[in-house]
Amino acid sequence: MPEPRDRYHHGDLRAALIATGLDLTRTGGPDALRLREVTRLIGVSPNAAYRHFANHQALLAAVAAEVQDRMAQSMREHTVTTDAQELGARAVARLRGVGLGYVGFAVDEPGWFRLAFFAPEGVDRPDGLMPPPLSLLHEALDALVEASVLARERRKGAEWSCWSTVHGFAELAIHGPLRDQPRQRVHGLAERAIDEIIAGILGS
Amino acid sequence: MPEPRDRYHHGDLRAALIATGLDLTRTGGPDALRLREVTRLIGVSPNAAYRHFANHQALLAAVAAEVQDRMAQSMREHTVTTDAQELGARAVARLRGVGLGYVGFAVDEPGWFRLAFFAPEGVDRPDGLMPPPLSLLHEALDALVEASVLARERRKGAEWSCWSTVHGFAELAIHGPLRDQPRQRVHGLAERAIDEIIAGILGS
DNA sequence: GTCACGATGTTCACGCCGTCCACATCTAAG
DNA sequence: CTTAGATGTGGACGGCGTGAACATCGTGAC
Repeated sequence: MPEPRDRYHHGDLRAALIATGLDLTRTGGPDALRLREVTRLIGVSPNAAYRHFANHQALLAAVAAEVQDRMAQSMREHTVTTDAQELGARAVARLRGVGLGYVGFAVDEPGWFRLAFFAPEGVDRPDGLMPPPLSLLHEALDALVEASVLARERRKGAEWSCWSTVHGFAELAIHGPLRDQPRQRVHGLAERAIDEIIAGILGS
Repeated sequence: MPEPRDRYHHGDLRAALIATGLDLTRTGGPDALRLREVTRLIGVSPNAAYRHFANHQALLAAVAAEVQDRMAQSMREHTVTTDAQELGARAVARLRGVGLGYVGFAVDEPGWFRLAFFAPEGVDRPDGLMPPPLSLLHEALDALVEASVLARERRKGAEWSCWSTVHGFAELAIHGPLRDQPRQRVHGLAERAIDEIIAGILGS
């Protein structure tokens, strides 16, 4: 993808650094983002990166933010359109979809997911915003309240239970014992975990 | 703790490496375990470590296994003795205790926890056994079946839902947005997440 | 008791990494 | 045309993991 250039100035090195960072981390995760290798692939000296990012960590954060955006986009695209007519059922399906999308992205793009949510020192976005995938979760929960499926007084804090479950599952599916289980089985277990936590937050 | 030695041979370098590794990772997590620094603290040359571990990763794994053992021990000690008489209630309280112990260790010893369960390339123990904290979870779930609280056909696979929730919560509490929330609030949210997933696996 | 050998620790060296500093080159505003 | 700011280069430093050759120790065979 990145081709060596001829001119002294690159033109848009900042974008090139992020793009190459995406390439490298996709297969190798956060550890694969090395300043020297990124600049080497672009055909620029290592120190050129310092004109655009304060240090290695800052570049990592920028690439991570980009991955979070892509992840949210992927989750939106994978949102299944339910044929259910009832408002409540649709809201539940939506939350379910968000969870499955989260785990799905983690399983399909483990390198990127590790970068986005397991990078050392937290998931601090340069822009200070909430990670977009988390926004989708919030919206789905709000819709659940709107549909009167989730009691309003149980709404607050519900995001932590949901996020914990899908995030933890993603970890198990990537690093943990589920690492090299067949895709089908992992998907089934994900569905089950998600359905169970939803049942839990809705109350019995 | 580690004091420079006078003799040419250390005596028990292997144990010293693990002990110093525990010291370093306690505050700094997996990244703080550097071969050169460990050996420097012990007062031995960097390459001496290679007589006892194949490489840096192997030492990391050995320290991680030790941490997992300590974590299970801590979880056992924090098991609250319920005053509930009924068998079912006791079994539920036991599962709850396992979950709270898991999260509690993660919050109290984030460096060690990250080493034990977030180290790159999985949680592969040198001995090939299941991580001890996970054994406790299995036992608690079995007891739940024994007490007829959890239907036998719902037992299989239930560990993934439970583990996902507590593990994901631990991540959020260490790296994520709950990172610098007051201890009290984190504990409350942990209790809630655990209660909800338990309600979920038991079914409504 | 001596001697040889395996286990353990040292020394030197290599190539990688992130990062600092001084300098070169380009571009745009006056 | 000039000049200042933005952008990229070159060289250097210290830290890292690790390989190869060498040094030192304890121990069992004779």
